[in-house]
Amino acid sequence: MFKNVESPNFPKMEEAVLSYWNNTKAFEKSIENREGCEEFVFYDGPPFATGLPHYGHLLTCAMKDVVPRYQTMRGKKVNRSFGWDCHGLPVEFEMEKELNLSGKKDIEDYGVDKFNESCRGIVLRYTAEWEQIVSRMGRWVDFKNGYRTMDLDYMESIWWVFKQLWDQDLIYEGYKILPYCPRCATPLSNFEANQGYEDVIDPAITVAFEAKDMENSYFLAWTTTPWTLSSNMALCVGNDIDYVKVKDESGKYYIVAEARLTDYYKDEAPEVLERFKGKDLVGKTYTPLFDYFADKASEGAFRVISAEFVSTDNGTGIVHIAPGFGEDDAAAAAEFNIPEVCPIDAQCYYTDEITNYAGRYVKDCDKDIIRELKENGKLVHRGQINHSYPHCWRDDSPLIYRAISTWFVRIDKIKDKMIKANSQISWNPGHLKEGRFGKWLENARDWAISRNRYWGTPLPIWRNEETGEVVCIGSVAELEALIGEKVTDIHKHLMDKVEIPAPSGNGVLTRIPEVLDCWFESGSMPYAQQHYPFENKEHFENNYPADFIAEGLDQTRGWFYTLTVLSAALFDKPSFKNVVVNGLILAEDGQKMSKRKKNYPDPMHILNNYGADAMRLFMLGSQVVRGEDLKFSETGVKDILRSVLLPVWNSYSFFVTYANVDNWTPQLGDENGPANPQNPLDKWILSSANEMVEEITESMDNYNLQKSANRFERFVDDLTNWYIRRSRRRFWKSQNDSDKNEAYQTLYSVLLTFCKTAAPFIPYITEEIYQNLKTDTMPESIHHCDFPVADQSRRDVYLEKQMENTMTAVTLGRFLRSQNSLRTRQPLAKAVIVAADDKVRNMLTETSSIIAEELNVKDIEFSSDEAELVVRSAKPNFKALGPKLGKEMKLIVPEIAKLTSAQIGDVLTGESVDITLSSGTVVNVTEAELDVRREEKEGLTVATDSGVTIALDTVLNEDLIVEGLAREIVSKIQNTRKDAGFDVADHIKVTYSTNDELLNKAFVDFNNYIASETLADEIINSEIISDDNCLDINDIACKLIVDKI
RNA sequence: GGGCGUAUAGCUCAGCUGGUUAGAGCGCAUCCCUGAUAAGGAUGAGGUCCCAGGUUCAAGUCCUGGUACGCCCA
Repeated sequence: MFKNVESPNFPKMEEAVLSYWNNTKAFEKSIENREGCEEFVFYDGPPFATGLPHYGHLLTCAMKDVVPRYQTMRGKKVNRSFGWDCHGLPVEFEMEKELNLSGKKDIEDYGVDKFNESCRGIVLRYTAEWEQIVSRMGRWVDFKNGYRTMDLDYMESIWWVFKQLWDQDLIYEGYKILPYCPRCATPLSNFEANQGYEDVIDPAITVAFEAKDMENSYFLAWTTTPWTLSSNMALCVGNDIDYVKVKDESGKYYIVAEARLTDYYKDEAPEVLERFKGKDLVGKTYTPLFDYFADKASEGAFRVISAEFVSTDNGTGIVHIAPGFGEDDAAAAAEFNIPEVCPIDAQCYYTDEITNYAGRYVKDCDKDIIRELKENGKLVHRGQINHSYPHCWRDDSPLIYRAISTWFVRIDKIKDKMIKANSQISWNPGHLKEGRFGKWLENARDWAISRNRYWGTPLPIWRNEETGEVVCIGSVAELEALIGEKVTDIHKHLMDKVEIPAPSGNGVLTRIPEVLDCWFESGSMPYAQQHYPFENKEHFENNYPADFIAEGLDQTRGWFYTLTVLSAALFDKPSFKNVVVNGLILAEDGQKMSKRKKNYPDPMHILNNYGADAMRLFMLGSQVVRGEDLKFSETGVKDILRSVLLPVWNSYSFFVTYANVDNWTPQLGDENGPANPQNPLDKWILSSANEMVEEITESMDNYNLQKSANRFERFVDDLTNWYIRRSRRRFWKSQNDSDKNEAYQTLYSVLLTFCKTAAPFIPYITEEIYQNLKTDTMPESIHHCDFPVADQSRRDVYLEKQMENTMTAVTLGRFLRSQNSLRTRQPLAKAVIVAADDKVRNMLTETSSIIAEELNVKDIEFSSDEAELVVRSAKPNFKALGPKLGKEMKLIVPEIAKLTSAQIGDVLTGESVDITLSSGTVVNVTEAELDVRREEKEGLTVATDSGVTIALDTVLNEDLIVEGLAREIVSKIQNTRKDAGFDVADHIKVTYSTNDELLNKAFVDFNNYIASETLADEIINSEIISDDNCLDINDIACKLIVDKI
């Protein structure tokens, strides 16, 4: 006996399955069972746990789960541990908020050791919630042996990675213009800066620089950062831009790009006194605005230079160059040997060099500087600009571009290796390989890996500032050996206190202050999670790179990139072979999900109402797993429930209900279905199941998750709307014959096959069904089963085509019924099926009983002669004729259209026809080269489609009408039974009364039929029924009572 | 400004290597069915496959150039 199936409550069922897994250690066993098998290597990108998971995380849960589950069922051993990204600014920022600190100075006053220890304490704050939600999503992943980037082993491997790069001379210290957050007092990566673009209003001023060798002449330059004027070192023009000298009302001569003139002189254009090409201006000198760095003139400052980036889109066409504060500026200045100054401190306050603004935050000085310029007559125009400007994504401070001392990884030296590594990666979607990621690699610049912060892995560099002696430490043991002490933690606050005696014997080395960018840490994950090379050396080397990773599109410049850089540098290999990249999950309105706008449902609401299976299948079947955006909608999840999960559950429930009634239990081998099924339906659904397995295997092997996830619906449709509906009576009938047994075997088998195939996608419902259907000899969990192997011997292409034609015939017949308002319960005398093609006609002859029953007709006649019912016309089969005819293809179209219905009939019987084209060519055309269309002749009850034509005899006689009534009676009794809540097996007594002769005849003539259909032991005609029990049967009044016996 | 992607029914999306009636689900309308089914089914209406060129016998599909939107970079 199977456990009785109740009406489903998916979320509740899932919770139960989840605890079953926990109690039986199902996940652990799924790995242990594959001990010794080939490994399938998966790397999990670590999230920050500073907040709770959102839809994006749930999506990756599904993606990161479905592939390992599939591979496990395919016989691989798939270890997977969860990782936590513990270091970095996000954590520090949380801690600052919590400790009410603001900026580096506060942290240092508070104490870096205390601060770091506090960080250590909060990183794992939400891990319990994460674990709960990730598990609830059905993801199997090892949390216990997960890695944490702050663990000593992990950090030691990072040091090892760093040392490898160091030894290859890939690490250098340099100055770069970087976006810098004054509050965090740290440079940001460019992609961090890009997360915080906001529209802001800034001053936009035009300033006059007095030219030295031209009398009373001034270069006009425009800037939106007046505070950088103090550090102006040059002016920059475009070589090919036209500049003019004009006389201003003030009496001064201004030099400005001609194209910008109208912006400054809106009313009337001043007279042009002189013209220059930009290149003619290069080399001219000018007087600095301020005196702070006047001595730099001797080093080449205060000259006009030129650069490509100068445009005439805004400003004056002359760009103020402050090499310490702009990337373009620095590059142009370097080219012309212009010196660089950067007179601000860590908090972006002016240093003493800027005498009258020293100690003030630079941006706060804009107004005063503008006022000073105005007083000195150097301010030409003062305006404002509303533009997009980067802000710190953490604290919203406007970023300042400035020269920063930073440690870099030299990318140019390893770029070829990176590109080569990428060529070995299979991307999904494929365009990323040569597209976004490939382009990013080609244009990659040196990677800034240091942060002037606290909570991170310290750069393992010790140095003597005076002698310049440097050592790079690659392991804890190395450090211990040098200092002669045990080391148990290598975080910054401890390492900063460690002094290393100089190997040269000349003084001591102290650590440089920076910590590593957390992207360097996550990029080291393949090595560090296994504490390579200090442990697991052989295992790692035998199982590198990973077979599979899955993350979001944003990781193109994040994890995908850092993994590739380090792997290329260390091993000259990619670090993963296959990657599936997901897009963004948006709210239903197409906007970003926003807590404030509440434009999306709480993920827990979805899980608690529809369950994780529905959510998983919805997301996995969407384009989001192909790197495109998904508008998340609750309706979409509900649709999955309706189109896949409920029908599957109902099929399962149907099976169990009847199997229990018949005491049918599976025998060994029944999971494979009947060896030689007699009923074509059984053969057909087994064939269909194998087709599904074959297609899903192929698409999963190609990492096409979307196609795989969407394939189930078609099978479920075959199963429910054709197989089960058609087979219902086979299960229901009273005799236990071999047909019934084969039906049970078949349904049992396809349910199991479906569950195994779908288990990686919808792990809960498939487990629940499996647990009830499995025999004692089968594995404990469905996830310990082997993935079904498509069995070609079970495929029957003829049968698939036959069922398709049968369905077409049925559909056409139903269409005719509805056209003629003939309800299906009304039997008809006959249908005529016409198919010119012998093969099609024979197919349909074999399934005529199905068609007769579906259409409720007494008889089906077959004919090959379409001529009476349809008019045929033909078009060329372009695919067949195109290659043969080439350019003459066009000529045959009108000729084929001229073929008569009769001529086409001849071709269909196997003859060929010669067609003469207007060019004179004669073409011999066969059936395969024609595309025959059929249209019903006017006024007939006929429908046609794909070579099958059907006509219904719609004439009703009394016998047919009475039988129709009998069917109505059965239907009404069944409904009454159901409404009364009787069990399927309850026997009943029917009492009726009617004044209608035909209806009464139906009760009498079809007494046995009605009785057996409804399990009625008695059908009694009696007058004593109250009017409350009056029913309407085909517009005939009838009193009816149904009692349980 | 550059790169990448997307554009197909009212909405959400399929459409493999080019082949002539472009599909599905939802929604809408009409109807049917109901002892597996918080249902199910059928039929219908609804499309210049973003635009313009080109290649080809043949373009939703390939090429070029636009437009709109998204993401990334500057």
